[in-house]
Amino acid sequence: MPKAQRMAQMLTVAEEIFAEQGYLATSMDEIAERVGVSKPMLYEYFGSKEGLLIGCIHRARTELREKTAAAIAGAAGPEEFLRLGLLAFFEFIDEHRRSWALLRQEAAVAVPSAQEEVEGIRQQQTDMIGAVLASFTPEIDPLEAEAFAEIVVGATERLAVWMERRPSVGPALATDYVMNVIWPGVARKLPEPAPHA
Amino acid sequence: MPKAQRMAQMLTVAEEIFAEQGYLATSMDEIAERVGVSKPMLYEYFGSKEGLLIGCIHRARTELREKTAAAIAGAAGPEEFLRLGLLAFFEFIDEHRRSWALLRQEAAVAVPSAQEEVEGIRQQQTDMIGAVLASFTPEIDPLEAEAFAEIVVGATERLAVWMERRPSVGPALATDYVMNVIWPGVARKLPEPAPHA
DNA sequence: GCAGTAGGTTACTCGAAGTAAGTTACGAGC
DNA sequence: GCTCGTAACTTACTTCGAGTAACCTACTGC
Repeated sequence: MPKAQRMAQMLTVAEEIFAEQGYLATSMDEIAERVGVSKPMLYEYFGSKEGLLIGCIHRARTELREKTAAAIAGAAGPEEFLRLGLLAFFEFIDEHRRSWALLRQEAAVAVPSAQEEVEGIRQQQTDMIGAVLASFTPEIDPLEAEAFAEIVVGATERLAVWMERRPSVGPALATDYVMNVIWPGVARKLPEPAPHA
Repeated sequence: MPKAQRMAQMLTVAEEIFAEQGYLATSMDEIAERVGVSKPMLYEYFGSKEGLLIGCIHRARTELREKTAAAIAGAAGPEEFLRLGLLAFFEFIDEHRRSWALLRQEAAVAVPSAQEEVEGIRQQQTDMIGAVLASFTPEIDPLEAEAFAEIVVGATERLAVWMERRPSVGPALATDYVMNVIWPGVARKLPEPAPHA
């Protein structure tokens, strides 16, 4: 099997087993066996167990970025922008419970580079939110804009975990909840009182 | 040395080394050596490496609960309650950067029981917030109250991480930022328009 | 002064990460 | 239609750290 294809397969299997049993409880031999290949192949392609984990996170991160970018492309104002971004995020989580569990639970593992990779995902999001906020309210204190972006990301992430425990809550409702809490605080900062829906 | 005292010392040392190097990169031999005792003593008192980690988290959790309870004891209304609770949390983080790093980064490790212990801390907080919200706005949708509590906890946690990267931001300012974003959204749910400061 | 126990140690086992060295499959060039 | 090179793969190790069995020691109450 060609390298690229084999790597993708390894990531898929690893993601599944990591999510199932946890990073620590999973052995490379087990992953290798389920892939149908021997352990040194994993090391050939990913260097280490940690490298394999990072590969999983990285793939999810890329996918999330692409979906979010597509979703917000046509947003007209800050409210719609925020709403569409949040919705894209919650939908991604909803479709990828496995990878999401991996990101939140396993990846925060002591492994420093995996930590960085996860922080990279958050950075993607805070940057995006910070940028849109700054572009719509140019006179805002940059530090406060940054804090705001962090708050939104934290709130969203936490609500995503909560959503998993609450089957009746889907992406749309989760988005509403976050917007309900957060939007009034932002609207006050906008130049004109924002004629929101 | 008596058992209780030795255990406390072990927790202190373990917390420090875990926070420094990460859970995975730390060996029990190393902790034992730095405590000045042999490895089986750690197993005698904590059962496993995971047990030691859980001990660290549990101690921090207890301390946080006590400090928060003391801080909010005299709160007059929902706004003051929230503000004092947030402030107590950020002050705790500020004083315990080490344990906080441990909680956020290491404890989320694949180890399921450590995961539960950390979730317990969040549960403490969401319960508290949910309870106060329900008591002040009895007619609120319970699901929405729950979502709100999760949002506040997520936002707060994330902002605490951010605060560590931003030395100029202290507990007071962090509290302000969170309140600025969150309070307007809550105030709308209250029976009367809340004459906030 | 002896018994029981709290607090401690040395010296192992065992499992899993990581590696060295070698093997097979297979397309390109003659 | 053979052979050279390389991509894909394996077997058989080493090493390191979690966890344990078995043994030691000093103090306290009687």
